[in-house]
Amino acid sequence: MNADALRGHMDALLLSVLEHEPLHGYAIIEALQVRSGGALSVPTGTVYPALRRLERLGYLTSEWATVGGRKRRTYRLTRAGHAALAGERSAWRRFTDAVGGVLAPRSPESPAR
Amino acid sequence: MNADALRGHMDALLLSVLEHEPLHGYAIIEALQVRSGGALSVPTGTVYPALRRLERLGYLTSEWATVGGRKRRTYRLTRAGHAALAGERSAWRRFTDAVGGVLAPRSPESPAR
DNA sequence: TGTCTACATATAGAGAGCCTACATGTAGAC
DNA sequence: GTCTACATGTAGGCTCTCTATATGTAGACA
Repeated sequence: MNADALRGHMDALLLSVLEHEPLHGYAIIEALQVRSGGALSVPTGTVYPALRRLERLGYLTSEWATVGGRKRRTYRLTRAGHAALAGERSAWRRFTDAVGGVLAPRSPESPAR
Repeated sequence: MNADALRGHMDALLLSVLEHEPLHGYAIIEALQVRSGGALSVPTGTVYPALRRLERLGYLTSEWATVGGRKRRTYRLTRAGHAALAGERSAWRRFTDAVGGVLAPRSPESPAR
């Protein structure tokens, strides 16, 4: 997966895995990998700053917990985060429709119609 | 359309509109707009440098023409450009599958399966 | 005891590409 | 004479993602 391709879609991805359950960063990375069928391996240097940005925007809240002697920062969607996710989903549809419409192969003799 | 979303997909877009016919920059911008159903308005400051980059990569060749007193630089796909387009198309499918798989809404009680 | 792997978070710095804004010029309509 | 459409191009900035690195705990294994 080309790194640049994810640009601008990371927010949607993060918001989406947090939709129904709060998770900490490390678990988010694993969830992303599982849900994408192994296609998405997002590095920690991408996820942690992105989560903080999303929190700064008011889409997430976080709190520390200690589990098995290890500290975790667990993130949870805010009401604004749920709204943002809905927006991201419809933006994703518009985006794929637009790009897909251009990329779709067409025969030379029947242009667009 | 959020600007960042296009990041990394511009090459595919440009290659695709040039697949069956050579076009000049201005016409490419119009074609992108038409084919995307009006969703894509790519500014000249994005397209012209991108076309040059693609030419530098060997995916396009260009030649100047004068039509109606106006100068145009017309771009055409090379053999390598056709191959690159095929690669971009399959990358696009993998990308949408991966992100789509994560974004797809799921009910809280039936996770992934 | 020491080492390795998995778990867990974080930051600095670099790189790339897309955008805004601006510059330049022709042709045709009004 | 002015305005819009046509047409190309560059400089500079911005933002996000990545690589690399740092730090530390827990548990397995030898």
